[in-house]
Amino acid sequence: MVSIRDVAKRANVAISTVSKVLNHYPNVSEETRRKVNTAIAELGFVPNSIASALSSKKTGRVALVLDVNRHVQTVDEIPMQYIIGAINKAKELGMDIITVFFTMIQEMGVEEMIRYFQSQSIEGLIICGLSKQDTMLHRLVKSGKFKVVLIDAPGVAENTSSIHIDNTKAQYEVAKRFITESNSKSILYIAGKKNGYVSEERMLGMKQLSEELGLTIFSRVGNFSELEARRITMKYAAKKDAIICASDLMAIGAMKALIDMDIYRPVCGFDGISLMGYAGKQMHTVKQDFQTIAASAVEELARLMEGGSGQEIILPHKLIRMKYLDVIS
Amino acid sequence: MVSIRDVAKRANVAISTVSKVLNHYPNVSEETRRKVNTAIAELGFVPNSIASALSSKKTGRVALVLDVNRHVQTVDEIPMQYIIGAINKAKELGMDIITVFFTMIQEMGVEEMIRYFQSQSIEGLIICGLSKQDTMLHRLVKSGKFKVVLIDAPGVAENTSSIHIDNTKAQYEVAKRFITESNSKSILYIAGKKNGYVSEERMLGMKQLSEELGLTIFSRVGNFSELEARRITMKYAAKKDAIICASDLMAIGAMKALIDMDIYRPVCGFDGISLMGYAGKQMHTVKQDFQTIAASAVEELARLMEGGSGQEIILPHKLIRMKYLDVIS
DNA sequence: CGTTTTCTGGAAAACGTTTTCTTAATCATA
DNA sequence: TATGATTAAGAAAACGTTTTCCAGAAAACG
Repeated sequence: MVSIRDVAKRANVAISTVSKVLNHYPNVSEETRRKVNTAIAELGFVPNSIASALSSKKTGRVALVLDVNRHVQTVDEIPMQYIIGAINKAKELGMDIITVFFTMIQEMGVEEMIRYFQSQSIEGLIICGLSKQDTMLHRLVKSGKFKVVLIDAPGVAENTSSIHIDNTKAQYEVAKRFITESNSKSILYIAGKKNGYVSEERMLGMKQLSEELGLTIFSRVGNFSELEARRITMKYAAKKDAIICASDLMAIGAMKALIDMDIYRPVCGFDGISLMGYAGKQMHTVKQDFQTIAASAVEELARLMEGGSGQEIILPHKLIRMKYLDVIS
Repeated sequence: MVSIRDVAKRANVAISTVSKVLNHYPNVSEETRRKVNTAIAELGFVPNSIASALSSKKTGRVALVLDVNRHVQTVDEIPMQYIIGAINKAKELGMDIITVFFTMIQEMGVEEMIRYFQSQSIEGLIICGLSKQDTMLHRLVKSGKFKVVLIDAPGVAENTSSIHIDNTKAQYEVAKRFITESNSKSILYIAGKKNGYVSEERMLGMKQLSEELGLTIFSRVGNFSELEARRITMKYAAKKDAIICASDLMAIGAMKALIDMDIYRPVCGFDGISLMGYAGKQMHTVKQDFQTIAASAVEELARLMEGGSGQEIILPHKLIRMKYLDVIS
């Protein structure tokens, strides 16, 4: 393997000079810079990131922690969108993304988690969909051992930022538009998780709307489960005008149930996953750009790692109607 | 950061002794081992993988190269399944998976690719869905600079193994069962890519079956595109009894088209992705276990990296009928 | 009892960078 | 012209491991 040493020899300069050229230090003369660069080209030198990381104590390694259910709901495309967004941005910034699943760390105590990430030389974490019940992960974040960006969970500190859309507003807006257009009077709302951060925010949006419109909204917790949404729909939909769900996946479960029950009710979703295009002619939903969200998370983490301090970032959403043909073309 | 040095001091042994304990070397007495281990525990020492990698020249880093655009549609769950399978196995074996997308390297020449992977200190590659046209990647594999496992592409060499199911047999079997059950006489076969490895194998399965059954099979290339399958279906399905597709995604495109045309034809797919459960009451398809495939690829790569030589691995498939309720529960 | 073998554990040289000092040389200033 | 300021480049000490080689002690052997 050709090293910085060989380059130095060939260019007739010191090792440190080569390093300075490599890292774009200012005080290197144009001539030396040229000499070094031609030597690099001639030798086909590639800097060794491992050695660089050891010496500089900066690995640029970031863990993307995902809540992936290995067996249930494999059609959920959101994690993949996060991965794509994060990896592309990381490449741009010269960072490395190590993907980690909740299942891999859920049995660990805080100490073990810290050891795990430290042994991987990880400097920062992007945690997606942290819920209130994840005590250990919360403590890990609070430990201050890592810089953290939370997607879809609150929490701002010296070492922690938070990124999400305005869930309350989005739920309010999409529901308002949906109710107005479908002219519905009685609504079944299939909420997310009890005690879930985004679930509560979305629920709040529904509350605000119900007060504004003077509607009472009948709601049940669907736990973001397609199957549970199906059950709830089977049980309650007949007596309601329309169904609003806190996620597209639940909306699809509801839609499928309605088809099986052979009754029609308009359904409104949340997220804008492409599977929603398969559910009905055109489905009202909130479109979140998960790739952009993840990319912003990586950028924000880079900022934290350079000494910036935590902040809350609210990204925009869109109200859309999803159609099959739009999705596949 | 507490280092091996601190451990050595605390345990009153030499640095090298601690290292030997860490790496389970044989010639360390039970007593010293204990001393070192308690020191490690007391200090909360975590070995630094970067330093270890630099010194031992083994990084354990593997790139998982994915064609996320193989199917343009974002509902394609296959890459995610590969990621899950690979990462879980990698954790088990103490390796690191770096996910890389075709899009990130498709413009590069061979030299640049080599530099890219080398600069990331990557020792091995798992390439999914390499096609014949990917000249640069083929050359990269042939360069011998990395150990490689190819998923769904042939190629065995000193540094290369290949993993896939028996596509010919699988296509033959599922089509035979489907044709027999549906008692179809005239078949529309929507094939994969022209010159695609698995596409050709599956096509061969269809040829064998058509000879055996004395059926002529009308086939068109769908390029694994849902939209293209839709077009082909719209154009030809009316005159045929049944449709067989070289992928589930195309089967879904066909199914959707049939619904829009308001005619019924049985459809048969290939892959066993869960989206297939959404397409019809129960869909014939070949189930590939992508997680297991990826896990085997990681294992195989580990074997190659330890000096084993390349081989071809054929994994089993299953014939199934996919149902919505099975998928979501 | 002397000699050879086996077993433990330590010393020290890598591994390929970054970074902090120094030093020498050039430049501007009065 | 002497003085200080600025600039460019080199020397060398880290960073935290692994690994090779060596020494001493204990065990085995004749």
